[in-house]
Amino acid sequence: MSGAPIDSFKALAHPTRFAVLQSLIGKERNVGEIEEATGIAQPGLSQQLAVLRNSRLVTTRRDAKLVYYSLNTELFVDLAAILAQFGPVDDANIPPAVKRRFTTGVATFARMG
Amino acid sequence: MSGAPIDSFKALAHPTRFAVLQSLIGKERNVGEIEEATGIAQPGLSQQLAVLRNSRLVTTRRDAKLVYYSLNTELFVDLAAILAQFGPVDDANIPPAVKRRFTTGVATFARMG
DNA sequence: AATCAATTAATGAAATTATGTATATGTATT
DNA sequence: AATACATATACATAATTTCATTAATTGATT
Repeated sequence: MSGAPIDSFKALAHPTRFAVLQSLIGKERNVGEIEEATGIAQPGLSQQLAVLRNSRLVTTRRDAKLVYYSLNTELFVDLAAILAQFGPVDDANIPPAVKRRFTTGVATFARMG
Repeated sequence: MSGAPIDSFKALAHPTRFAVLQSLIGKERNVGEIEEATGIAQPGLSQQLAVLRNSRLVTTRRDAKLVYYSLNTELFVDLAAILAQFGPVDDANIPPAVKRRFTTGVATFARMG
């Protein structure tokens, strides 16, 4: 057993996958573009993309032959909310979107032992 | 090579280490207390604590025979700031403390390709 | 010196990851 | 329907990491 958010953290805590995610900030890219941006050979890249897909850090969209990847920005907000729980209690540090998540219960799991 | 924040993410993306971190939210604990809270045998726990120390997610303080662990809350703010970069561009999602980090440059590395 | 809390070292088994090659799938083109 | 292209999956194997134990070590206290 491992827990969904732990899997997400594990998925992003990886040099090449992190580089892939960085290449997707602000723009979607197809696999070929990611391959070019990161220099990882196709089958290996496809594996790493599968890890990112399974952890739901990215979403895909197909346009004809090409598959476009983009960040699941919602999930990143959730993950940031979880990490914020380990930060200072100082209310100024709790972001609006994160605060929303607290009351919505998304990050609640991390408060339970 | 791996990068400091990636190492931090990797360190926390681990079921027992994450449990240790959770047990430290809001209060410091000595090793014996953590051992009791998590049920991990002592030498193994000490190893996991070493990982957390090396990634600077926790700090320690010695009081006589006991070593007390607490969260490095500052670092968690930084990590949250890094993840926020992968979130929606919507300004409402960017927390004050995180915004401060942006202008301070702490999270800048993640913007570079 | 004896004891206690914690860390480090050392070991071997088990699991994960990386890499390369080959194959399969889905779509488009002819 | 055959071919080509982009991407995904399957496999095999080598390399690395992780895990759990046991043992030894350090630092502080009595």
